[in-house]
Amino acid sequence: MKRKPNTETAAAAPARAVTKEDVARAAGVSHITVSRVINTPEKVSPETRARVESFIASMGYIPNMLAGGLASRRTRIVAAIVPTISHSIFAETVRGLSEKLSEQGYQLLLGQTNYSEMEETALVEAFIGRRVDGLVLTGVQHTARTRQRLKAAGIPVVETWDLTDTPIDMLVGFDNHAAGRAMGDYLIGKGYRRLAFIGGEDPRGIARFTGMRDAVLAHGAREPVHIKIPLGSFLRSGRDAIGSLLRDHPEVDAVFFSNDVIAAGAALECIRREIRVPEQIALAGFANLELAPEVTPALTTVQISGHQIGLNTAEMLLARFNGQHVAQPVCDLGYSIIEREST
Amino acid sequence: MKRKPNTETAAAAPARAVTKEDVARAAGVSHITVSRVINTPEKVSPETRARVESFIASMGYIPNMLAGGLASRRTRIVAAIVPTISHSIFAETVRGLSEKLSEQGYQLLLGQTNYSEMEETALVEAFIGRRVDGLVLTGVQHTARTRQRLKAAGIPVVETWDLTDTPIDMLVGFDNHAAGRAMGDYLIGKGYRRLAFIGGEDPRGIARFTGMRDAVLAHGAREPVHIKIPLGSFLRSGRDAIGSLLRDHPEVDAVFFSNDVIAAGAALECIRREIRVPEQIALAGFANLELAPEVTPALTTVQISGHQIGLNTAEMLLARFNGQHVAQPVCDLGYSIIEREST
DNA sequence: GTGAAAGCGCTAACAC
DNA sequence: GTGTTAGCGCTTTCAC
Repeated sequence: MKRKPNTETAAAAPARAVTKEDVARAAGVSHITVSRVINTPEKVSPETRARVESFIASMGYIPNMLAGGLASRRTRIVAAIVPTISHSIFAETVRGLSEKLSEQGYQLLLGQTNYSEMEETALVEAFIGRRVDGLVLTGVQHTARTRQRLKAAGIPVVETWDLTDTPIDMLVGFDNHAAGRAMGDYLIGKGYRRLAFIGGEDPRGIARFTGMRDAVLAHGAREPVHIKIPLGSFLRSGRDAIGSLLRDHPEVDAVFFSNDVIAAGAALECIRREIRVPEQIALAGFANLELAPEVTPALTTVQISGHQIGLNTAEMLLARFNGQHVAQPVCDLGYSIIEREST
Repeated sequence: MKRKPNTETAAAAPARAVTKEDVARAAGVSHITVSRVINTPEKVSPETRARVESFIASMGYIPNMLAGGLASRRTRIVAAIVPTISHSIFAETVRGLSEKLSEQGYQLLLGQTNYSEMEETALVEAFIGRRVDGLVLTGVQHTARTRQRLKAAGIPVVETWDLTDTPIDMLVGFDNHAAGRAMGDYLIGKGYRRLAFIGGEDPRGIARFTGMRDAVLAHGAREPVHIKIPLGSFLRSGRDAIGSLLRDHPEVDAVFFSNDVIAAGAALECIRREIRVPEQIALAGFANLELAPEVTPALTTVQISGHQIGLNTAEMLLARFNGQHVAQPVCDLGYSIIEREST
């Protein structure tokens, strides 16, 4: 076999990475042929392809996608921005996204806002700077600057976890207000009249509350008690909140929580205090997390799927990337009440 | 018609993004000056800087970090590979990583292996192809190919969640075997003699089990029962597993779980069956997750911090990026037994 | 089927 | 302080 002057030496040198040029030289072809072997192997003769492939393997060549992205204007990177990855609902969405995207060689860049719109804007700018092929946002409420940057960048965007009449581009979610209303209707239907809502004040939590309140008021029941807890709350907040509620509003007969984790915290507190659920007080959660059916009593909740949101989002993005027209840019995944023992 | 420069300001043109050149032309300077305004503003005269900055803002210029990364060989991207983002322990690590890294303008690329070493290898190659500045791995067990690729790439690597004498590069974790041993010692010390372990068969779960077994055998107690459950298990698996254990091994007086989630599942099952914990059977978890102190009875567990692992990992990486020498490439975060009601 | 030329948008030297 | 000259490693277009 003949090779041009010492081109090998690629062994374990952190000095310079192996390039297409190196492989091309070793294989005695031009670098464009190496490129074809990797991207469009069917356009290369079998013999050439085999030889090039063997050199790629032996030299440990890994294409520089940075250079590729710069030249092709496609990075094959999608960015996802969530309030926090610690909350299992968002973690599930991210899991679904990452799973689906990686099937097609796309990678996921992750950003956390801590529920701050400013942080979101900063992340959007950073991700646009990295020329991501698509961007996934949580919620539908964003700063004017975010919208403007996204518009200017002209990349596919998917908003998630909510619904709106004015999406930036695409949307995968469900109607939080309607879901809250459905829960309100359900609780009223079960005979509860003195309701309360415990949740954080993010836009979706607020929508769930107002939906529930609208339903309750429509039925002529009294205005629900609204207990606000910090954003990104967990079990502990649920325990504490139900504690204050029981103390300050002993007449309340049913509580709707903005998610299952805080509802579960409340359920655990009720067990500890030997308060009978739902006889003394009914509890209802949101999201149907893994925890919901497992606590005692099992939680009535609103079924939605964070994982499905991730999968659908990925599919819509991939369709766009593949040049397909997305006929339905808004995907309403809906919700349903799951009745269990806690109500 | 010839290709025309396109100097106009970016109103909402998806055609071509604003470049340094565009800004430079508008401001009447060379593009390198724009570059300086962004990267080393102190090297530009205040007047020039102000003028350039105003054009950057008005034109909505966002630097192309792809091009910058190609030229500078620094992408300011770190990749993290975890078994699954759905498990809160890993989510916490990722949260810590992302928080700390973003403070310095670094972004996080996320990959999930589903506990497969092959997937890990594929991800490592993909991330190296994207020329990430650093790579974070979960665990210390990797394919030969992973190690070799990482060696050749010569980038900073941090292995996490475990300890080893032969790290690839840096390490932030704790000794799973010793932690398991400590729990074994503790349970023996409390008078339990017929122990069991319930957990998944990932390397760290296995280490926790063998550690616990070693301790138990050293004390002359009998070989612990070992119940294996699927990787990535949640509450449900804990319930099911404790069910089979109670049926098949009614003599067992204490169970050590490979994490708090499955332990909590078991605790919930015990509540439901009205089995008294710890009188009839003692339960101990691992990781001191948020759930551990909240279930009834509160879980004895091994305290470690996934979030801290993320923070320390990010700090070591950043130190390396900033050219500092990391004196302690191995960071043992330790562990401690937290005694609660369940034992 | 294969190759040459021309960038992609930026930073790293080195000049002025 | 500011500009000039070279690339970074790849894909694209068009030629053969």
